[in-house]
Amino acid sequence: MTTVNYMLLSVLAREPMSGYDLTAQLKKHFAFWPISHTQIYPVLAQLEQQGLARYHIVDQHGVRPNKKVYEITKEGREALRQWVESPTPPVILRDEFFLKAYSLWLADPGRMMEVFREQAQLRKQRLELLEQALEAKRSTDSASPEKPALFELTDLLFQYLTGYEQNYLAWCQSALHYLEQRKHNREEET
Amino acid sequence: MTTVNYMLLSVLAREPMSGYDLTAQLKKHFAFWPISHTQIYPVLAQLEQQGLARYHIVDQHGVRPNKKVYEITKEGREALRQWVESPTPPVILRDEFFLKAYSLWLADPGRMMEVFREQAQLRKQRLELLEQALEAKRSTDSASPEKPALFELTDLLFQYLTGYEQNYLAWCQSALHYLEQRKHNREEET
DNA sequence: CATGACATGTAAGATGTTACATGATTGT
DNA sequence: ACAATCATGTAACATCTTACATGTCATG
Repeated sequence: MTTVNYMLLSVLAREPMSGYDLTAQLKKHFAFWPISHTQIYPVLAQLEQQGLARYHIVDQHGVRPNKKVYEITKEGREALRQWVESPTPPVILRDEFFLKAYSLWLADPGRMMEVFREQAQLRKQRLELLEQALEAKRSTDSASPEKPALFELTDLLFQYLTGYEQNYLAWCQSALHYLEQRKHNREEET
Repeated sequence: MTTVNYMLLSVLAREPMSGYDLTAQLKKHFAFWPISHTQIYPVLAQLEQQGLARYHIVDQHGVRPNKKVYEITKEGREALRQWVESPTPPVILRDEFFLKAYSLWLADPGRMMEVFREQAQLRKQRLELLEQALEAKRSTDSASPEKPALFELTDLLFQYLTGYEQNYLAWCQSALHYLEQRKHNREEET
């Protein structure tokens, strides 16, 4: 059982659906953990084999292609609960930009600063996207007032992601500030 | 050329060394991006084949096993510089704990809070480790006063990592706060 | 006498990505 | 006519992890 297996179970635990629907749902709810649809089908077969999910074929009478609608089993729900409660190994954040920072001394100072400015720009864009997404969510929520308790942690996720981007942005700006100072110092030396 | 390839070049650009030494250096400088030593040897062979690095064998006369000391070539340095200056795709932070948060409703409220408390504890530990590492670095720096400009971004990396952990911790605490409130509300209802 | 540092690899397996394959319907 | 949506998959390739393999020297 890999993380991807549990990811599918997480969605199926809320609502039965087909592999195709899962692709869309995962894209929506787990955008931070993208997977391709080609991964989904083998994983579904695995879940079925392990008795954690089952499917029935929905004949759409040729109007649409037939689909296999998967639902979680009691065993699947139990496996998911156990996973959720189990200790989580710390995330490894493989950040390519960090790696680059280590070798940035190879670039000339002007380009170096440009690189940081680009990265800062990227972070600002992401912050805007998050704000928009939060806005959109708020308006949907107020449109349908009654919500089950299941979804209430999403606001907190927004908080986290926003904090993450802000921290990244601050880091880029500190770096820029530092580089600018160094530039001034060097100019004075000559 | 994968990111791992550039990671090795990044280290070789500063100092020639063997695969074994690289293992240690990567562990030290790129702890946030762990790779195993079994990956290193094939990658070194690749770099050599592409003319980005070359090696010579250092015979240690049976005292120690002979080693292949790799050094970066002019082409390697150029490839590295180009990579460093190239735009970086946004990081994908595959955080398993987020995934779990989505299905935490399956657990009973008490266990749910415990899970968050554990995670908060983990973050506190990491913050302590960071502080210790920063302390250690500061004392080494003051011991050898002259440092080339190459290394000066590491302080900023510490700043980033600390911010990251603090943000994570804050998120856990918000979640706990929220869960506690909900608990009180439910107790009043009954 | 056992463990850890030094030193370099191969092989098998798991996982993830990209390309390919098929085919109907609906909207522009 | 062309692209997009619906719907499910296979195959090849790249990458990563874990286990295996070998051998010396220094230290406790």
